[in-house]
Order: sequence, then C-alpha cells, then structure tokens
Amino acid sequence: MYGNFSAVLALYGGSMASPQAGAAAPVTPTTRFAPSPTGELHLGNARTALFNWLLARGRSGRFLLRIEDTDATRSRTEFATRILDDLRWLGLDWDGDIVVQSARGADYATALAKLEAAGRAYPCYCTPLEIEVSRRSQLAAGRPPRYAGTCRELDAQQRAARLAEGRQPTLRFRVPDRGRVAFTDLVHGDQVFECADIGDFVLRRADGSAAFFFSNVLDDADSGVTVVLRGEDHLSNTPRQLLIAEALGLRAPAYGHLSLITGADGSPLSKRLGAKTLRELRETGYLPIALVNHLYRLGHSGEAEGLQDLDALARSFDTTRLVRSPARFDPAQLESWQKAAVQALTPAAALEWLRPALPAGLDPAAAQGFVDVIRHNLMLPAEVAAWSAVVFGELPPPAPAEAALLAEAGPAFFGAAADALRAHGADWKAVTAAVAAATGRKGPALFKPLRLALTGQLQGPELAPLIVLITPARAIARLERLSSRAP
RNA sequence: GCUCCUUUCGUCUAGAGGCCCAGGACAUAGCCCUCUCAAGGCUGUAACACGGGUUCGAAUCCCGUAAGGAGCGCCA
Repeated sequence: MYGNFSAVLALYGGSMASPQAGAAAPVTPTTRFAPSPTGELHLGNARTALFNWLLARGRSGRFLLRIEDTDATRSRTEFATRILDDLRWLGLDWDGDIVVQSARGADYATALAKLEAAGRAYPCYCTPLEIEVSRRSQLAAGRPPRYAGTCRELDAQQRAARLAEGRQPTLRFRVPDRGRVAFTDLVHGDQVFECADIGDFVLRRADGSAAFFFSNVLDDADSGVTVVLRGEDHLSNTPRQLLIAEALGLRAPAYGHLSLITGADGSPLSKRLGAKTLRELRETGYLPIALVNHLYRLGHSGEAEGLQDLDALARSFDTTRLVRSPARFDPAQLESWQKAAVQALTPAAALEWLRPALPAGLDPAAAQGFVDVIRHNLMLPAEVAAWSAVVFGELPPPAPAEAALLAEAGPAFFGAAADALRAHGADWKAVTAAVAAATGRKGPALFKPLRLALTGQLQGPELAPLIVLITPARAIARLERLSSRAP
C-alpha cells in the first residue's frame, strides 16, 4: 500500500505487492502542498494544491503547507507571501503551522549524518565542472548521463587529500547496484524501476544545504504526510525518494502523479501560450470558484455537474478518477465557468466583484442598481467601462452601419420618442406604447433604433431598467440630438 | 542515448471484452423564447493515433510503430 513497503520487498528480493492498479488512498489522508517560492502560482501549481486540498477535505484528513526554499539563491519571501495569498484567494486553507525548509537545517543534518554513518551516503568531491564534463562525454557516447561513481569508494586518506585541495564535498546517496524499486502510483498504477538505472544523486550540496529529493522525503515523513499528489515530472524520480525513505527507515507517502497541463498545442504551458499566473487571473477579475471548477475537471473526471462549491467538489473528488493523459488548457472552458460563476453571484457579491471597475463617486444605491442591471451581460470587470459610458457618460459617435440605421428611423421617430419620454418619464412600457402609437412602428423596428439611440449599441441589458439609470432627462437629450428639433 | 509516462469528438472527459454503428460537458451550427444580448429549452455536426495479433466478439487485452511529454542537475 505504501510506496516504501513494496520498495523494501523488491530491494530484498521479495515479490512485489499484488498488482492492484489504482490503489486507494488512505481513508483519512494527510496531504500537503509544497511549493518553492521561486515564482508565482500558475494553473499547474494551483491544480496540484487544489487536488491535495480536495482529497484531504473530502475525507476529513489534513492538508499541510510547506515552503521548499532550500534554493537560497532563487527563493524569495515575497513569492512565498504571494503564494499564500493566492491559496487563500482560491479558498484553500491549511492545517497547522507552515513548515519552512530553510529552518530545518538541524534536522536535515542529523538524518544526513545517519545515512553517512550507515554507509548509505558518501561524500563526493567532484566539482560541478567535472560532473558536467562527465555528463557531456557520456551523452556524446550515447550513454545515460549518470554520476560515474568517482568518489564512491574513496578511503579516508583519499578523502583527506581532496579536502586538502580545498574541495567542498557534496553528500551522495549510494544507490544499490542491483535490485529494483517498485511502488503503486495512485494514478499510473504499478511502477518498477531498476536500481542500475539510477545514478548516485546528491543529498546535500557543497554549501551544506539539503537537496530536494532528501528534504522533501524527510519533511513528508516528519509531518505525517500519507498521500502526495504532485506533478508527473516527479514520477521517474520517485524511486530515489523511496530509496531514501527506506534507508532512513521512514514510511514514504503514497504518491499520485498528476498529468501535466499543456497549452493548446499540447506543448508545456509557457508564458507565450497564456500560462497566466493566478495573480493575473485574479486581477483580470476571474472568480476563484470559476477557476476551481475548471481546474477540478482538468485531469479529473467529475461526477459533479454544473458549478459546485469547494465542499461539494471535495465530496466528489476521488483519486481513482484522476486522468492519466495530459490535459490541454482551453481558455474557452475557463470562460464558460466564469460566466456560470458570474450568474451565480449574489447581488452583494456582484457589487463587490465589480467595485474596482465602477466609476468613482457612485453612491451605494446607485452602484448596486447599476451592477444589478449590467451584470448578466458581463464576463469580466473590464467590460463595465462601456456600460459606465452608456449610463453615466457620453456615447461614442455611431459607426457607419449604426448611423445608417439611425438615419433610416428618421428625425421624426426620435422626436416622437423624446416626446413620449417627456410625457411618461421612466415608465418604459408607457413610453414604448406611445412611440408605437405615434410612429406605427413595433417589434424590432421600434426597439432597435431606440436601443441604438439610447445606448449606442445594438445589444445589452433590458431597456426598461436601463432607462431608469440613464435617467429620462439624459435619454431625452440623446434623442433630441437625432430629432429634427435638435439645435 | 537510456528509463518512464501518455494517445477517445476542436477542447475537457465517460468507457475497466459484448450494455458503444461510443455517452456527457465546453466550443460550434440551427431552432424556440425574446426589442437585442445574456440566461434557459430543444436539435445537429464532430472522436476510439496507426498496424498486427488474441477472441465468437476489442475503444477496452497483447505486440509493434508513430507522435507528444517527463526524468537522467550541487532546480524543485
């Protein structure tokens, strides 16, 4: 069931765990999200976080957060802050204290020393340059670029000599020469890797800091993490982590490797292909619930129909419904969820959502009224500006096609409309009845020119509530301009 | 180069040998509703990468090929 259990079996020549594909995750799982603060959250990261959260929350488990900042040169606290903000914005909360790897040096040192004492790891004095040269020549010779084992069997004297040369050693894990590592991936089923295919890898860098493979495993074990859903790029490195866990006598979590999210052309998400960060999506006005619903269905086949809240998604989330193949990000799909999310907003929430895009100085009642009328025709706050102009500002001059339509209706029509508005005010039903009676027009022939004259557009929200917002006086002014009585 | 992962409508996916001449959602086309748009309802177009097997029968199992992706880092 747990990765290192079957790994141990395989290492010592035992039979593999029975090949039950799609092993179930523990009943009450402890999951985690462990970003490195070297950039902002994007769709892929966010989905990983979401899935781990969903799995934990759906089964009364725990969801932990860990900041993997072992790369001191690339990590920045401001990124960590933003990641936290993004998670909160999505609605993902975490249990307990956030573990920060840069504060765990002492624990790492202890475990590392244990591995070295047990002969499971050894100091390596090769320089980055030497490693690189070795890699290149192996690649050129058509061989896998693996650590050559130069420092594997050094005796004390040889080590002292290299130290004397001023070389700062790394600590490498001694991968067994033979045997294999087997585990059952939550998504991809049974996996088997030959130890011979795995080169000795670095556990501790020359500067003394712990490397990813190591700190990641140790932290998961120390935090009691039982299930890890992570990107598929980690799949073929999982054996290394299982080996470390086994050497340390730790229980490794069950791993599930999520297929990658790719761009529309199937290539990995890149900046060019619209790999928007969560912050960008948030700032353009995407609603978190829209994002969450879209992400839920990228790489997971949902029972859930329609827009669901996080709790409902958590109840239906199931690791056995995780999809193996990569998913392409389709903006149209996100937009569809965004529209649904906008429709589902309460009036107060809609006001809150649109507030940054509203004209300054509106009193609360006017703002709410405006939002109530236009919100069903919007997908993003940026679209508010056009309606602000219609309701509070000046109409742009009509385009040729629109001008033609206005000319077709004729000055007399707009004169009659202005009269009707003067007589009936904002009672739109009475106004249109009067215009119909005066001009003989009805249906589209009546409404199209009116809508165009009043809003400058051929489509939009219902005119009845719109006319209240525009106010009869301003509406009359717009009509007068088109009537024969215009000055 | 070696190892690993993946391949069903344009997109997300259902499908674990007969229930599938392949279902749903988004997108798209048309119709209804409607002054318009949005929303809603109805209908349509559209897919099992390719080639071999196994089987009475394969989208589903096996082998191969092709294509895409990942890993082999003192990056995570």
